Amino acid sequence: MTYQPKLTALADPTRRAILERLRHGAMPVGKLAAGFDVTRPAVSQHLRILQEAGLVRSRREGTHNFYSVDAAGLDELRRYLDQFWTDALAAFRAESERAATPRAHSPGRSVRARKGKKHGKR
Amino acid sequence: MTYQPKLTALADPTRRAILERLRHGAMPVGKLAAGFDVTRPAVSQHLRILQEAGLVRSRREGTHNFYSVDAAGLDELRRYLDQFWTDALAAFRAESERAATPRAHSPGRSVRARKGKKHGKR
DNA sequence: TGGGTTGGTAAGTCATGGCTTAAGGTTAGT
DNA sequence: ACTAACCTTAAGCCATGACTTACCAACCCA
Repeated sequence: MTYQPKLTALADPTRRAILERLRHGAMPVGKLAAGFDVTRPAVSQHLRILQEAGLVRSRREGTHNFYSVDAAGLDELRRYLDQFWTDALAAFRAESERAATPRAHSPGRSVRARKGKKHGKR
Repeated sequence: MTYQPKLTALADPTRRAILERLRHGAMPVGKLAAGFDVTRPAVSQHLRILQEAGLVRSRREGTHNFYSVDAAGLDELRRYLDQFWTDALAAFRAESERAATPRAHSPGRSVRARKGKKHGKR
């Protein structure tokens, strides 16, 4: 549901690199930006997107702005994939079983191509 | 390492919708496309991207092309997030501890932000 | 062999978003 | 208060990619 911003955030390589750098602890923007080939404003913008996605959090300390990974936000996405994976695996097993059951009908055509579809149109 | 295509694939809402529809079992392209407000060629293109990312697999059966979720590919991503999450959580705990320990070394050394300009153009 | 399905490919259009430079806004030090 | 450091916001440029229509290839069944 709210996975959209998280996934879009993770799709960008620079943002993933940022997360990798924050992976083991908080860091101010300047230090963070020093490791990249993009300018600091660009990093700032990425951090904004990451924060709105709930993947990082920020904490002010003087003029420094420390960013760190938001484990809770990551966990949401983690659970989503977990569940999705579980379902997909179950579906795969079910299908394998059906294919591995030879007695019933020959493997010639296990598919009953139902037609007469009412196209959902656009 | 190879997460880029998977994450880019998941970032698109239509592609996620496709995966959701395949979540509980395989389906031919036509039937799949019938549920969307985009044309079948668009769905075909999305499926190609999903397949190259290792998130779906296809199986031909006559003129029908059945697509299904590739649990193994999903698992890769799942593990990645899992690990990332673990690290981030550990970092968070470590930081909390440090903050909760009033004694010992003071936070004076927080940032040694010494320059570090060198922008690598682009 | 020809017609009717089913699905992928090609070419072109248009919006999205990631980057840059320039400017604004806080905070700390002297 | 002035100055310097740190970071964010604004405005604009340009490549990427998600869609469309049109076309083509493979397969099944009479």
